[in-house]
Amino acid sequence: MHLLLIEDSTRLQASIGRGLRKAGYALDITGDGEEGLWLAQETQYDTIILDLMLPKLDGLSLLRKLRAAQNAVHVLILTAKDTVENRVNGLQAGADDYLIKPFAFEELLARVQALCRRSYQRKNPRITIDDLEIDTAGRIALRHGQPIDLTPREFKLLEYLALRRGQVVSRTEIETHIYPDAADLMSNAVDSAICSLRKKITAPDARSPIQTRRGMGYVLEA
Amino acid sequence: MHLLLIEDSTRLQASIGRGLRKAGYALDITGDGEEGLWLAQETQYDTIILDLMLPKLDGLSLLRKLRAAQNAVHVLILTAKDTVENRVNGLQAGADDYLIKPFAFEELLARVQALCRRSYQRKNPRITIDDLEIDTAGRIALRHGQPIDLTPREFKLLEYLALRRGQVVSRTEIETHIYPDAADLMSNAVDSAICSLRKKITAPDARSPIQTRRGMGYVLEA
DNA sequence: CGCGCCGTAATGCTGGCGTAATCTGGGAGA
DNA sequence: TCTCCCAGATTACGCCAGCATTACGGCGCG
Repeated sequence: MHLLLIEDSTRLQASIGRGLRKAGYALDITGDGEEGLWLAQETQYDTIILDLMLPKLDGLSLLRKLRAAQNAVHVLILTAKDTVENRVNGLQAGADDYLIKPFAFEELLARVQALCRRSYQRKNPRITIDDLEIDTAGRIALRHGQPIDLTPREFKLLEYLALRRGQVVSRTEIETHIYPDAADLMSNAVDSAICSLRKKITAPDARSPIQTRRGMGYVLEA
Repeated sequence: MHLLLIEDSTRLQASIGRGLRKAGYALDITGDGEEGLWLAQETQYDTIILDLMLPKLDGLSLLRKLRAAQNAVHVLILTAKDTVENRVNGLQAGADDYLIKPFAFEELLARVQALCRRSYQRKNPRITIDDLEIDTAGRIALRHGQPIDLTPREFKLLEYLALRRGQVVSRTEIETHIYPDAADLMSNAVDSAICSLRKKITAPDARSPIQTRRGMGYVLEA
């Protein structure tokens, strides 16, 4: 866990710094808003602890610049000015949390821990196979980052094959997973779907990533 | 945005409820911890506002059960007990934010907004897409800096699509996030809303930034 | 009381998809 | 090695679900 503390009071720098390092965090410290912004943009921190009263560049402006640059790092604001407007401003500028001076170090620690935990919570359910990406949440497939226009059924089929990539998937399995009603299909709907899917996901002059296992089913290459 | 308020004081229920609904949130309310837990597990809320003092099941236990069940919904705790231990306990039980009674409604609103943005990993309250700007804090949309006259529902819809831009959003998801009562809509209200929103945000002779994914839902271009 | 937001209904159209018919190729047996 | 046969590939087609759009009416708010 890599933290950045932007705080101009040397006393707070010392006490917070000691506590956080003792708690096992890697910590960078600066007392200067401009340097803080620069560090924040250069390094991928897990959480930034930001005092609002700073020389050169104040905390709120720093935060706004950071957010304007699409930086989504977690920011915990420290401030002595405990007014509603200030808190509302801070949160609307894109802060994740807010702590009012004076505070107990334990509370700072608890909040920092909560923010850091959050960093690693969300992972995107994305499957990559060669030049093919499948975003199961966004329900979209990409080749070389370019979206492929798949119909709902084609996407469902691709998703299912991708989830079982490297395994042979039988027609029956595909049927039951892709077609809601258990009624058997009277035709080669699966073949047909495979065919159209192949055409869409196969690069020109390339072997299709969907291979046929005669008499068994299909495999999506791992 | 779909919120849940778990609060036993009917006065607070009324005032918070009115404010949040006015701010454009779809809101469910319960005064009972057990029912709250049930609702929280049944529905996918964006944020839950949780009072700690509750009949049947207290807030901290509710929160712990929720987290034990791997539910990562954002939770904002309300409490009258302002001690460091309490705050630390709340955060360690898995709360995302903390508000001490009495509080100004604006502050609650700002925190709820921040948490909802966070649900979609957007720290910046302003979202820009081509010539379109969406100010989620100011609840206004602009094209080329010119304000677009959107009705509350249209804005809610646009905001939700913008928070999930690049992803396919299904009708059902839109329904539950935009329409307060979980009752299914008997008609094409969503289509209708999309249609009117499209007309307003699409520049003349331009392709609409809201694309249809037949059988899946809608996407706002990234 | 009037205005405007919004849910509902009706209608026409488009594109997805299942079906069927036809083509292709590979494997096994002689 | 040749040939037959069948599994799978591909193409064509028609039906209808799902969507866009417009119009209307109810209801809430000022």
